Parts: sequence; C-alpha cells; structure tokens
Amino acid sequence: MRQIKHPNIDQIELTDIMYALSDPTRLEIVARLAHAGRKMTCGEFDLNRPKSSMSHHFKILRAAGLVETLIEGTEHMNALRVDEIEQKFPGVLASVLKALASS
Amino acid sequence: MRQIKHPNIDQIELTDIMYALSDPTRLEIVARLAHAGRKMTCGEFDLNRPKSSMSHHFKILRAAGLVETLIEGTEHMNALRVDEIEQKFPGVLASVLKALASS
DNA sequence: TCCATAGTTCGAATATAATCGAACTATGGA
DNA sequence: TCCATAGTTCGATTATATTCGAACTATGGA
Repeated sequence: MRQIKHPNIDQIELTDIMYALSDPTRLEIVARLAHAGRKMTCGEFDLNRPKSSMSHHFKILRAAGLVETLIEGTEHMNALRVDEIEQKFPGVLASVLKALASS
Repeated sequence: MRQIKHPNIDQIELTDIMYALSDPTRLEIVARLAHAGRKMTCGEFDLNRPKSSMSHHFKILRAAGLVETLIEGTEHMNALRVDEIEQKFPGVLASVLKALASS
C-alpha cells in the first residue's frame, strides 16, 4: 500500500506554516480537522470546491507539515500533525486553533 | 503632523496576520522589532533591499495590523502592536516570536 | 474483468504578489 | 529658499498562486 511522503519535523519551516495558514480555505480545513479531533477524508470537507482545488490545498498543507495523509483503501485519511508542530514551534498551532475556535 | 492610518483591533483578520508573516523579509523585520523592543525607522533594517521594496513590506505589515508607524519629523518610527495582537489572538504573535528567537 | 469511488496530476487561464527604478511628498536644517 | 533625508507611490516586469475541467491512478467490490 503506497503512502504519501511528508516532510520530517526538522524540515518544517515557519514561513511555510504561515503561508499555508494564510488561505481561508486551508484555515477552514485545519479548523475542521482540529474540531473533529479525528482523521477525515478529503471528501468530508464540504467546501463547495472541485476535487482538484481541494487536492491542491491539501498538498500545500502537507508540504507545510501541517497535515498528514494516510491512504486507507480508496480513501485518504487526513490528520493534523499537532504534536509534532507543537514540538517544533510551541504554541503556534495551538494559539491559531484557539483563535479559529473563538471566531 | 500627518499620521498613517492603521486598522482597528477588531478589523484585524487572522489570515492577514498569517499572510504577512509568511514572507521571510517581513518575518525578519518582525523579529528585529521584537528583539529591539523599541521603535525603529525603516532605514534601520539593513536588509539590502531598495527603499520601495521595504516600503512595500511595511505597508503589508501595517495593513495586517502587526506594525504601527508613527511619523516623527522625517522619520517613520515602527513598532510591533504586540499588546493589541495578543489581546485579539492570544499567543499567536508571542509563539511566533519565540520560534523566531530560537532559530 | 468491469465499474464506481477517492483523490491526484496536468494544463491553461486568471489573479495576486514581489521587485525595483524613478518620480513624488513631507519635514527639518542651513 | 534651497537642499538633503526618509519614506511613499507609481508603473512595469516578473514570479508565484489560485482555480477548475479533464485525464489519470489506485483500490475495492460486484
């Protein structure tokens, strides 16, 4: 079963995290993943955008190191890499998630 | 004495903050302002870029609500709006600054 | 083997951003 | 009044992102 490559923690750049989080669609994806607290398929995010657009945003979230995608059958299960990001940039993702939750 | 307009706290958007912080040059400006802990003129940042480029980045930092610019004589004194950002998005700027300091 | 489902990749159009020189504005000092 | 300094604005160029349809890949089930 093939899996998608993800950046290692030490390869994650703060600018990439910031960039990934500067787009409303991606911020929404991150907020929903955090709120759900579980792995979600790409299709579950009903953001009214074509598959190719969603795929593009997930690609950027993965490249930034924010999201981890595991292939299970025909589905791609996405999860936030909260613990790893927290370890590398303490407080950053947590405070952003908190800001998202209260808005 | 004319002054530059800045967004009010309640007008500040998280996406704008993230976007402003996704550029290495602007992140460097923010890091230096934080490290200095005082108001700095645009010219003090010796980032090897023409004035117009620096002005562009300051404009974005101001629009995002991150930087406040006060005109004093012929100089523009820039300061981070740490307290206001902290109030609106607790922990966000603080954790980013911490990440910048330790890198 | 055939088909449906889930998601990616490709390619092209459009939009947005970065860069920088040149011209401009505002202030203060000689 | 003239000039230097600090920074902004303008305009053009180039680079990068977003968007989305269409074609593609991989898996699992009938």
